[in-house]
Amino acid sequence: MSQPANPDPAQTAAQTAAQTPVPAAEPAYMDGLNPPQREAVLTTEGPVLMLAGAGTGKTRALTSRLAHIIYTQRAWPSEILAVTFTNKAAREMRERMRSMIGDMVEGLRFLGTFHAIGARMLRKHAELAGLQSNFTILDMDDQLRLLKQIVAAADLDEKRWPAKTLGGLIDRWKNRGWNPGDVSDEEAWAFADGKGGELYAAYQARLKALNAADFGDLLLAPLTIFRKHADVLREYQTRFRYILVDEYQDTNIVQYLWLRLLAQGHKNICVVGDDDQSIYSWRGAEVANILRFDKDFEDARVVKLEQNYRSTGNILAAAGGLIEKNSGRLGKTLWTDGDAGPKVKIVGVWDGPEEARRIGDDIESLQGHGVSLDNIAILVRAQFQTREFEDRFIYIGLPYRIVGGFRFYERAEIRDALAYFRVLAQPADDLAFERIVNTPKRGLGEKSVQKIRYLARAEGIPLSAAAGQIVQTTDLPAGGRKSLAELVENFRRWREQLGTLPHAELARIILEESGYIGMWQADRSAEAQGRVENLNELTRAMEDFESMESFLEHVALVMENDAAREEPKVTIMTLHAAKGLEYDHVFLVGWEEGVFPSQRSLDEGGTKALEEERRLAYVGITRAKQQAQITHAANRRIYGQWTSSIPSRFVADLPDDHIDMETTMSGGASLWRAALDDADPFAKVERQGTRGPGWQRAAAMGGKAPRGTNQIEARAESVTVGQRARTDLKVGQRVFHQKFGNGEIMAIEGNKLEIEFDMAGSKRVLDSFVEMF
DNA sequence: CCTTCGATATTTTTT
DNA sequence: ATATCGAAGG
Repeated sequence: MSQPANPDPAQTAAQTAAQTPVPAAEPAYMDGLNPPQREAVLTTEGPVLMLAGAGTGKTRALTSRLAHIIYTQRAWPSEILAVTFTNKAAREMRERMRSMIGDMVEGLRFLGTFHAIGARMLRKHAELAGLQSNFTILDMDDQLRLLKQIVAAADLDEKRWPAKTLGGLIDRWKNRGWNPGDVSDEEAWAFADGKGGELYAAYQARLKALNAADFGDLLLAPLTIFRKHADVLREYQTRFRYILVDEYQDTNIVQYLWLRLLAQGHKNICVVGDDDQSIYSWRGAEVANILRFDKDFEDARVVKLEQNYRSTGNILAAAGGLIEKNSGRLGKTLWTDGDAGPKVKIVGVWDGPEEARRIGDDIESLQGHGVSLDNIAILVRAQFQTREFEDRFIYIGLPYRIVGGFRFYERAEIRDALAYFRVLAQPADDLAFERIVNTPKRGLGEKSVQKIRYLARAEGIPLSAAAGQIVQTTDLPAGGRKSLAELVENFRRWREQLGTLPHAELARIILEESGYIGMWQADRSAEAQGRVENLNELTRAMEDFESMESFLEHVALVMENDAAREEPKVTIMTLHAAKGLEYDHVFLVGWEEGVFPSQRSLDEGGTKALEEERRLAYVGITRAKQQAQITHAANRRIYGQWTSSIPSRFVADLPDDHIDMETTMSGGASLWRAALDDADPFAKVERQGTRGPGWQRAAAMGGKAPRGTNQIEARAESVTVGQRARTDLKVGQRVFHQKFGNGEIMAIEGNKLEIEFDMAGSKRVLDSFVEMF
């Protein structure tokens, strides 16, 4: 790590630039910044709140600011604390920095997620938290298993007091910065008649015994250390000359307290965020943190980034009109000097399948105009909505990718494999041991494990050690004893090989010799082959790491897979997952009361929840660069129940001048609208507020009057797709299905088939989804 | 000990 | 509708 050879010219240039614009003399990192962005870059001293709207070049300003601090020698890279929420954001920032400051990025040792940085601090001062520095980081799965044991040990009925609930509470307490002693009696009563606090304490004790920390601890433990050990706090306060926080609106209380302590040193804290994009309150984020930043930090400078470089004028105006309906905003208005572009299109359709059909057609037409599928996204409110599109896209053969759901390292087979490696690297990891002791099946059921556990407890040794002892006895039934002895011997041998073989090689041997990969290879179910591939992928990924330990650390904190993107695909994902991303064409689907805003938020959350939903809508619209289309369906199947619904209030919140309405329902707009009200329902709703009489009447009618007629027409249409006079199919016929493979028709019921698939078992599918040989 | 059946809940998700 | 989870049966 070295400083730039001659940083002085840069410094002079940057400083004069603040008063007199002399672009030619400026360092490269200032190129093309607009006035607020430069202000954000050049105001290095003191607290700064950078209010950065969607698409306003936030990352640009942020990285330039860091470059500026480094080039002007205000701080060494290692004296900068730069925190993000996700690994992805951290990685992106690191890469952008690399392109600006070259190899000096290596010096940015405190650029990372809150958790990664917290983990690092905790490893350094582990003894102050009662841990050893090589502690294990538990994920939710391990955490839950542990909590189940705690709940059981307290003699509680798991049914009445689910471990999951306790986990949620403990998380919440940790997010608020509470150690077990800080939980008020009142709060403790939230679980098991006041036992909440004790159980939290018991859980923490157990974690210490296991030399483990959960995610919450990675933040709370460092905070606790700072509070108790002034010298440690001082060390970090002195070290961090500049602090930078991304997505500040998403910070929770611990993160806030942690930052506030660290910032007391040099007081150079710059937080970046957008109150209008705060969508994570349900996991502890406090919008209040950003709203009162200027009160928390005296003389804070507020810089607003409002010039948008992403979207067209109509998109921005629509989004702006919508978010204006929220109260308590810091207030920002995005603008662009680019084109107005097409208006935001609102499309009303009859039902969910039609929505999918319609959007499939739209996408194919875009494709026909040369638009790459990579530039198209469908944004849903909830995961279940993806299914409709998946079905349709399989049918028409449109490539798609669904973001979210299970990530690579969360898959069962990967977690099992990792558990083997964890037992190897950390013999004291009881949770990992329990996970694999009977996977694959070794005839070691709950009773046998209980015996091992008992011995371990009595001797004060880890389970893996207890297993080694118990096989010397006759405590276990012969079969179980034999296979456990074999497992123990295997681990002994693997541990020996750990020093001699490359770790990825050893990993393959383990999966082979333990019989784990064989278990999946023998499995005839549809997904087994994918699991085997995932396991191979896992061992391949290990090759990129120096050791088994460093690989496991990576996995604990970075639970992502870098999915290879081969051919262009339409992206389907939730609105939450879309935050921070952008696409040329965005389809916002399911804008109906009860779907979006979600029923839950309508039922229990009050205004606050509704406003968060509205922010979510705002995030959705602002993802679009060129075109946004919103759809709402009159009927939708939810939890297997057909439900009729009315358009989302957010549709009514959009400013008329920037939207185009269309409805594809047979009978034209009139029927649908007549069902809602005599006049334009949206106009009325807007005038009367969200719950005026007109709205209620509409809601009560739920499209009843014309429903009969429409339904017939709709069915007529949907049958055209499904029916296609498939007289070609009969029971016993062999067919092929895109998703489930080959199978045999067992029964035919109208256009529905019952098929016994060779790999996927028995399924009911529409006849239109299968092909004959 | 392992498999099968019925009851149950079902926003959003990172680390 | 469906997936998941815990309890009863082989």
